[in-house]
Amino acid sequence: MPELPEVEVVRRGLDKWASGRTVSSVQVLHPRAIRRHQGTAQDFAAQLVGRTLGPAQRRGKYLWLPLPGTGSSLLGHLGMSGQLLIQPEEAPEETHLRVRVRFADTLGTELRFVDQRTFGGLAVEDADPADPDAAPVSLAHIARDPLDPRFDDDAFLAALRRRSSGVKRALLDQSLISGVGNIYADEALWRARLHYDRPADTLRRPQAELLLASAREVMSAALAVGGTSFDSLYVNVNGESGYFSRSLDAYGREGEPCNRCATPMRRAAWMNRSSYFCPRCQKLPRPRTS
DNA sequence: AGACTCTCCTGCGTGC
DNA sequence: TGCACGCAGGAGAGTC
Repeated sequence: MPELPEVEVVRRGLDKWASGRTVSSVQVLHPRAIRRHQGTAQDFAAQLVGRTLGPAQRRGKYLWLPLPGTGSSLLGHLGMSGQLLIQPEEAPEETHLRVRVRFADTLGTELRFVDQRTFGGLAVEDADPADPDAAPVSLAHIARDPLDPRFDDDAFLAALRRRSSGVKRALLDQSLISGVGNIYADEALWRARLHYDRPADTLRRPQAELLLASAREVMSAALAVGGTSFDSLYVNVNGESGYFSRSLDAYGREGEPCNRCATPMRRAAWMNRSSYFCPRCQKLPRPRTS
């Protein structure tokens, strides 16, 4: 389940192994892999062939590579199970290989988009002409992520504290803050000792600050660990066996002792998924009755 | 606008 | 052993 740290590792891999190379051919093996693209698979391929990939960019969980001279960018999202791999051209096809991109050079490697559950996808999109990084237009509503130097702490904290919904729902709202998914949301909430369903507009400013700092810490720590393993030819993205999984304090720890107070952790059904929390450290304050 | 739900998808683990 | 089902969950679409 790639979230911001995993996607950043992929971005670095793409920047190292794909940027600067010129596309020679594109093969779309599954139409759903390009469903965001406004056009056919043939059109997707035609917009890439002959183009040179620019430096890899990221916002939240989205990745893109500008296509210099075209006003457009190659956009990617890994969804739940997507991988972007650099593989030798002769390597056997992965079971869920969806898109193959070959290059007009002699490196002998190609870019592959592999995605079991097809929640992810690629597209060529117009870039925002005002954005120096050529961000695709459809990312206009995606907020900056907390590791972005241009993330506005004050604006985020104020917006968060205006939301009436639960604080976890707000954390997962990519228009408020991007890059946070179910795993790191639970981790940040555990660190900040906040219940996932705590109405965001009941947070005091220091609590909101602690939550943001916690999200930054946990994602930075995960990135630091994940960043060590992409030295190979592979653009590493294996969300399932994430390198950080041994360090999780909340996610997936139902029944195990809280790493702070030893109370058994709980799992609650929440929004068609799960929330893991410590029932002692992360209490829901009694709602005020009016 | 904000809050909220539904839907997309496949493989794996579980229970009968 | 086989089959049905729950679960994993990002995010766009749609409703109110």
